[in-house]
Amino acid sequence: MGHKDADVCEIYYVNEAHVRNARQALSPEREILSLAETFRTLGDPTRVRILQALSVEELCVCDLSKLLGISESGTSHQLRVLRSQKLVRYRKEGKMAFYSLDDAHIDSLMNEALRHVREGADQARERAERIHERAGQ
Amino acid sequence: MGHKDADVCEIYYVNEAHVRNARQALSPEREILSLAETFRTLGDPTRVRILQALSVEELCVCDLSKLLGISESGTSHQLRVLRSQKLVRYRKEGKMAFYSLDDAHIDSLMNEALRHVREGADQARERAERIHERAGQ
DNA sequence: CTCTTTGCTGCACATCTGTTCATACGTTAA
DNA sequence: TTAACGTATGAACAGATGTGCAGCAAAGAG
Repeated sequence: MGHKDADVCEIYYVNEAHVRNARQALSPEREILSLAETFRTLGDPTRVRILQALSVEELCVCDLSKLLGISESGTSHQLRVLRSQKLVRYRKEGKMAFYSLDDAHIDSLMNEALRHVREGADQARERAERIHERAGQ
Repeated sequence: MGHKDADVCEIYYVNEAHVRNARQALSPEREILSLAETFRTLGDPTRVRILQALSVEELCVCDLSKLLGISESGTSHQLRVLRSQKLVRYRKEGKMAFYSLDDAHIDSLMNEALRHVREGADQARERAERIHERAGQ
């Protein structure tokens, strides 16, 4: 079960130095929490769909609900979560509430993540192709 | 409770068009799911700390465990999650396993998100905490 | 060989999440 | 005023999530 206090890992000063270096690289606690909460908010397929949809044009709860295929209540709940992280903002016009992306970073974030995801998919496809080549011989 | 089939929202052709436009903007389903899963993986304070630490230099499970203040088992669990999303990779040297960031997008992703957070998500976090407090009671 | 060390994994459990249903709020029209 | 509509909120529940514990495998030390 790992190790106790006076241990090999702690004796080597280089590792201690590594830990200290890494610790200095960490953002302040509240930034870490904010970061994680922002990512967690993005970490839901429904909310990803909402943000991709809003990257084109503003939409009302009603339209989003149809697009997503979930209830308007559920849509409203998700929009509140996105609002709480300042990922979307809304504009009221009469009874309607039109939602849009809150700031420009969000689109770049999504695109950067999309690039990462696609890179993984590409690597997987290349691996699969190599396997098929070998299998074909 | 919203509205039924033949409804105002559907009668105005513009809204129908909006829904169609937005739907076309959506990534394929598998990409949406991959995106969400990647973000969800990033959406945990412990894993954010791991990635920030690894952005400086590679570290072993032992060092990370000390840095994070959690058990080595827990650290290993989290690293497995990060590996499954190709966010970190590892190199074995004897008994030790040295982990590092897997690709360059990850650092940009984190920095972009950090910029968003610093722009004023602190107030948002407080609001979210209030919501969670109320939800927890 | 046996013992230690380092990391990985299955299991369990408390907590959290996303959704729907029912209901309340604010706006517009009659 | 009353009624209808678009949206927001509260309650509740199935399902998922993060972490520690115990056990195991691999590699080196003795």
